[in-house]
Amino acid sequence: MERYDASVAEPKWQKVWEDRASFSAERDETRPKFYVLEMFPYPSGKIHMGHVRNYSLGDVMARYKRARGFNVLHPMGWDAFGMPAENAAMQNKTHPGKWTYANIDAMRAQLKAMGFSYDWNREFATCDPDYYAQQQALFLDMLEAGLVYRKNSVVNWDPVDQTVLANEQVIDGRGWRSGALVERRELNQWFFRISDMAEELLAAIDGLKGWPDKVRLMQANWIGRSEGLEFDFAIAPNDLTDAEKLTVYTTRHDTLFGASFAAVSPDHPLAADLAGKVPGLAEFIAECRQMDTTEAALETAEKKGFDTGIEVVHPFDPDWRMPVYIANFILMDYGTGAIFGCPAHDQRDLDFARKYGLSVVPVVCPEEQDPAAFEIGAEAYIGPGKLINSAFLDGRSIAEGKEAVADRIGTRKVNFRLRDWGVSRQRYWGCPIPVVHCDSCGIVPVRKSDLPVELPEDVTLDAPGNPLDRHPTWRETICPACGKSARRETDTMDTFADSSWYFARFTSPHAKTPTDLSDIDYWMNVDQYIGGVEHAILHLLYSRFWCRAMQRTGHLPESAIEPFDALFTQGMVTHETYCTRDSEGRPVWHAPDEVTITESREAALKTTGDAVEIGSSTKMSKSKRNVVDPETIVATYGADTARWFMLSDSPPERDVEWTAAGVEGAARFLQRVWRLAQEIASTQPEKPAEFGDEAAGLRKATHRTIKGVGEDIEGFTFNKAVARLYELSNAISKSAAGHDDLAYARHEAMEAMAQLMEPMVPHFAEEVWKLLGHETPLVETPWPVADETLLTESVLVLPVQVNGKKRGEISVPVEAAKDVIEEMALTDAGIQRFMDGKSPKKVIVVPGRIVNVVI
RNA sequence: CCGGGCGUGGCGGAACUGGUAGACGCAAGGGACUUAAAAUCCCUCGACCAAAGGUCAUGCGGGUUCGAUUCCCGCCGCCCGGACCA
Repeated sequence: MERYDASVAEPKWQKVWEDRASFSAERDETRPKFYVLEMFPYPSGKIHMGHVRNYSLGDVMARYKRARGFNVLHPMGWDAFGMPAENAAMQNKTHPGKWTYANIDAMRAQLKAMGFSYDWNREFATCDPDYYAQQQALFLDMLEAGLVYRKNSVVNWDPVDQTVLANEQVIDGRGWRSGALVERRELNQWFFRISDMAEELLAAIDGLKGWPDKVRLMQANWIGRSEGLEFDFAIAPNDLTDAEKLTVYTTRHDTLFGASFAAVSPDHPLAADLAGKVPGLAEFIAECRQMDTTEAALETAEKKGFDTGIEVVHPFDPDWRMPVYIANFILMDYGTGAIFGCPAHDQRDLDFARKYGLSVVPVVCPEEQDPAAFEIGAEAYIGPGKLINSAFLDGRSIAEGKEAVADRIGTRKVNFRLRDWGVSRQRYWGCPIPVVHCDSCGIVPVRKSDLPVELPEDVTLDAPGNPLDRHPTWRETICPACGKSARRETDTMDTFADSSWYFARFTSPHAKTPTDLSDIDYWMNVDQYIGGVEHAILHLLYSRFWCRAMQRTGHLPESAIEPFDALFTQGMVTHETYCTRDSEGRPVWHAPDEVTITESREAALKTTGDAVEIGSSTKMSKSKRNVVDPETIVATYGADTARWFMLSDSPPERDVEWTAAGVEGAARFLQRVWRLAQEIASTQPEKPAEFGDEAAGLRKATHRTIKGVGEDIEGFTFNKAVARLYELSNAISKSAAGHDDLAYARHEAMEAMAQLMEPMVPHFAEEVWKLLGHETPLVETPWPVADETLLTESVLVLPVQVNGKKRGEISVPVEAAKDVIEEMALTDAGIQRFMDGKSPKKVIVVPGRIVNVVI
């Protein structure tokens, strides 16, 4: 017998599919559509195992749905703008575009070698002028619709990459790419008004039924809605400022009688007003601005305040004055940038009050506590209770107290944690923001007929700052409004913008407008979106915002404001780590192919034979060097083996550990099925009139598998589908070839194997299918249908318990009545042994499940 | 600190709405074939006691139930997300 040779079969079938245009998606109103999309990759140069997993999962869905008769849209493209291209260009003295497109070519070839069923006709890269021209058109429409604006803001400045970072791109106080400590700077920046949509982005989460609860919750927390009260403190007359009031925001207005101070942000106008007049204040504010904003630092950071000397008046007691502090922990961009402090019921306020000797008066007393004896120690009380020491509020609940206060003063207000999305980047390799700055007219949008505003080819990247800014001529242009000379905007857009609408563009990638509404109408929404959970917040939230913006500007219908009907977040690919130690005991990491491991799990370096520590399995990463290159695996075993292993064992949402043994096992299984297939293909049996028990048993197994695999694919439990296919192959192996009825049943089973394996190992399945005598490729063959009559059993084996412990089994006809089953259980000799001659107190018969005898 | 999730053999994991715990795979051990190896095939494989057969077992402790991996309460451990948001 021949071994299955993936290196021959895989390119062959890839060519067949390409020649037959098997995956090109055309609109067809007569068929239901299915749009399956995996998050498109950044063209770093090589695919990695994370891609292999992500795209294998998507391909199972795409191929399965195609076989089920859906008109499947399964596109692929490139998230191609971004800093790595600039960094690589600097290193290699090349152009970011050249580098990017070369990477795309390499990765496209790798994806094609994996046999993924993409419609390559729809491919685009976000750095294609055709794509970003449309993005610029969208930007202009959003600008006109008031969804984009410009403002001065304190930004996170990455000193290494010399660019602005979104809050979300700051991780542990460091730039998400450079790892450099982020500084605060004030710049004039472009913003998307995402916060205007906070309420509806939050409300619509309820409707995202096909999304994991975890992601929905993360989004809700990110948007962070809170209901509170905005009200004014009168500022007591003083010599320092003309300001008459201080507006604060609170969610605990019930504790207003526990207030002991007010505090404002160092960035607050009042702080600026007082800075020159109060000695030492300007220095204090400068100090706050320099403060380390890392999370770790914030956690331990000292609460610092500066007493301004001015006072505010309590709204319910004109004689009650409170000091006003500038405090380092007040954020200018949340609420009003000013608060009142109630130390008894807020830990941060308590710490502050203790430090500056301010009074701590409890105003909420827990039930079953004597109010007279209730005191606050080191911890603020934030639990429920009744209001005390609070004049007209005494005796009320927290909720009643809030109502009573809000009825008398201020305005009820909802605040969100979500801030507007700053999209300006001082970078070259991004989508240029299509406006010009004119001395006479101000900011003027570029005319749509002049799009795209194309990136210049000749740039110098080897200097800090924005290459567009220092380009000798690119900035110079003519004002579209007045015709005088003007300057182009040199900011480019955050690359998250590029990925916020690419899924819509895939429906009509060559249209002369951003979208073609008739294509959108047919193809949107994405029925199944698949990607890593690391994009659970930003990319998905931005996409949801962008779709709403596109709807308001006429580029999407109302029905498409939620782009992804279903979302699946897959786990990571992990691998063991290997390290030796340097002279100081620090780990030195080694790649898997540099290490040999004995059967007793002892590892050594191939080169020197030095002992190697085997570490825990973590996400494949360059830093730990625990990466396995898909290209090596494909060259050694073939794409199908890699795909099969990815889908076996681990549920898709969990991490999967890549192991050499596991890959071997996957390869072995394919060879086993191939041997069976060759054995079976040697005969072409007719369907017999009758089947013996063994043949009938095998047929039942086949049809149960057909049903089960379909359910498992629909439910994204591909590991279970794989297990069922192992079971079926075992059943085929065990069945002896011989009589005609068995030969037929085996043939039928093997055909089902090929069909059911096709979404996972398509080349292999095609080869088996052909071997079995089929001329039409599997990819054009409908999904098999389970014969319902073969799914039902006439006799069931029911477990019988005595007092909840399994003591035996009985075989009963499926249609047996409860009392018959009970009778059979009680008269079963094995069961009677456990009944000690007693008569049962109770017998529970669950039809089709179990019998429990209680004695 | 806040929010969420998870905890099952040596390992990855099954177990439908509360109904036979450990499917399937990996690893391991034994055997067959072979001059030998590879490949392949067969058997064993949670722990303990044992002759049949039983006892214990799903992180720990309780509870509900005829019956709990599954539901409830309290611990312990791990993972993820968020975090000066008033």
